[in-house]
Amino acid sequence: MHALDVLGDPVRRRLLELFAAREQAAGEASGVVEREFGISQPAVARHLRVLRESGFLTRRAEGRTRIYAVDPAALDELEGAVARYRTLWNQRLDALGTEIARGKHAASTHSAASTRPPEEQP
Amino acid sequence: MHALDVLGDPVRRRLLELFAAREQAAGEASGVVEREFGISQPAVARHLRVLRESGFLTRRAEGRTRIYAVDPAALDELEGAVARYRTLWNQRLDALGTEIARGKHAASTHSAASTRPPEEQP
DNA sequence: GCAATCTATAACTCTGGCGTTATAGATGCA
DNA sequence: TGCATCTATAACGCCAGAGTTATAGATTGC
Repeated sequence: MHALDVLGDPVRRRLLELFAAREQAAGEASGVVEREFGISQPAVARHLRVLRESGFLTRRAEGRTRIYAVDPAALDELEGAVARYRTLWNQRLDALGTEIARGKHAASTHSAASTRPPEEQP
Repeated sequence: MHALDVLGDPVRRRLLELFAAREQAAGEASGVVEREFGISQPAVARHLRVLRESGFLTRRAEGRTRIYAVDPAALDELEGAVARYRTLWNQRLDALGTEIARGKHAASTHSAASTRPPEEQP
């Protein structure tokens, strides 16, 4: 699942914020989200699963609770995904200011989009 | 619509890439996406509308075509949205290395999540 | 052992979003 | 004027995914 697909849900975004603040038991963050969004525990549990399977969270057992924490590795992927857009954007913005710095010639940055989107090749 | 909701769709991500490379007529990028994803022109038109209404793209008329281009303003919002996570993440990562720099005391960074998520307050 | 707690899963429903076809509006051109 | 082109909208169908209730599995404490 693409990192940006995962973040395309307010409940998951909120969960990430909570666990980024500090690692904690599932039920703790879950309680907050259940109240804030008015949804049930199983609903939150499934979001936790998605976040875990997509690499955003790690989980470890501790007694009968499960401690979740953000996974630094996910930061890389998210940043990477966004960096692509930022790079493209900046190229575009640079082009607008080309009158000043004309030393560059963009060259073969884009050779037409053939048949499949680049999407999954970081 | 939240910037990250907008990006939670591969067709829209692809469109952004195409327009970031260079501004162009709707039909031009649309043709590419129609072929790559096997969807119709009206389907792409709706994605373009979403991207425009959420501030990612601007549009101007030129003859009977519509020229779309990425809007620099959207970059700010997207970066802002991601920066929140990066900040929180980094705090977390810093905390892991606290043994070295212990001068800081996190203090009132998080005073429990009362009733509503911060989500929309950049 | 038994009850309580914590989390996850199963089975199911329902809705929002994405798709489609048909068509309207606007512009260009013979 | 009449027809082709370009883009957007209308009206509708379908399905992935997010929600629900019920319940299982694991651990703790009495």
